[in-house]
Amino acid sequence: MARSPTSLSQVDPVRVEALTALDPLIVTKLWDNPCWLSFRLNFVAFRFNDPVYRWIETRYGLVRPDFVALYAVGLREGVAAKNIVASAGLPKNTLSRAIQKLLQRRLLKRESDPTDLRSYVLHLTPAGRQIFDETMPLMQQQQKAMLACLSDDEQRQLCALMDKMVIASPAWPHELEREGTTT
Amino acid sequence: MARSPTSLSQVDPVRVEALTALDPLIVTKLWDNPCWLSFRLNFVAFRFNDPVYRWIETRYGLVRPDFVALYAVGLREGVAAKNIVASAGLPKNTLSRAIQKLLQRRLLKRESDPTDLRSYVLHLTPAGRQIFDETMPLMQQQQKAMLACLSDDEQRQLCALMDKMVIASPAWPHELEREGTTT
DNA sequence: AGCGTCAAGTTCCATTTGGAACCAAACGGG
DNA sequence: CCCGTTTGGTTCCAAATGGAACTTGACGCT
Repeated sequence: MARSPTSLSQVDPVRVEALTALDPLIVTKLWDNPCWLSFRLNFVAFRFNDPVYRWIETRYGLVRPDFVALYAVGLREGVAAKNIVASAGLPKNTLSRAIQKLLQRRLLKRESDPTDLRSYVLHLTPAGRQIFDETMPLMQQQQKAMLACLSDDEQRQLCALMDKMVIASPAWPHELEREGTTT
Repeated sequence: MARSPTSLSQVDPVRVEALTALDPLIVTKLWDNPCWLSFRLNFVAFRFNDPVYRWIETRYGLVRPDFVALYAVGLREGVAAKNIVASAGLPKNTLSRAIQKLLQRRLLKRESDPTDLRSYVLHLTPAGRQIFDETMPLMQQQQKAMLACLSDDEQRQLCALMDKMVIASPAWPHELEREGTTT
């Protein structure tokens, strides 16, 4: 994995067109950057997240943490706030507020978990389910648009590679440079 | 691209171990989710960003937008704020503040662009360059750790697939559902 | 049972964020 | 060459954010 992992020497016309459509700094970040992985990940993720969350916000008045919570419950009824926190990378007070808001707006209901009285079991109300159901196809549509540049086979490859990474993820360092006070 | 694109039927021991190491909701989000792409992207990206930005903040007192700006200039001397905005997905006032802070801390210097008097050309000072040089290997180390689960060949594949997507990205919709008021 | 530690969720409050208004310079016609 | 529009960057301020403290319940241990 040297500097520019994907050779720039290919003079693919599609390529040069894209390179002029993008800000020169984006081009640098994505192709002339030893850390290609994170920037490509962030870039592609952003191009998904940004339109999706903007749409949800203008459409339902739900801001990102709100929707994260709603979506999580939609995907898996009966989760608790702690699960959403663990899965979302958001601080727990932010999620707490998001859940309050969803409760107030009757998109979510909750009852205390009999096995742990500190905790609550969350469910979507019909109204919440409706938002979930309306949003899902749009997200899928965006995903499809983004994957359209790949063949079915390539899509499967990408899926499998990401899969491998996620599986390996528990072993990745959570802290940098805990390696003692080496020189 | 049906529901669970990667079959769960594989009873790979590494797999089940990972599945128990991760919160059940994470497992759902990543494998039992029609929108696998965005969640895997966000997940993997987060596992890179989070330790890196935490380390930078505690080490240098630079918060994410600050470092985004510094890194951008380090990668490409002479950029302007507008380029960083275009490349970062952060609002321009946030970047403006970040740049102010870096100027104050003498990590960045700038001079007005003779070709456009509203704009400034940014450069790293030696102190700024030093931070950049110190951080880069750490980021690369993290990237390497994350890619370690893939063979060299798979790494190249991943790189190539992401490359294709980025190239195609200018064609992706920036807005959802601009498709008229169709039923 | 009684006590120290931990974990789920909430609350507090200082800080950060980001939309919108703003200023000044560029661009684009007529 | 002047005026309406756009663009790079900054400022304002209301709102969101997130660390830390807090409350209440769980879990060990003795």
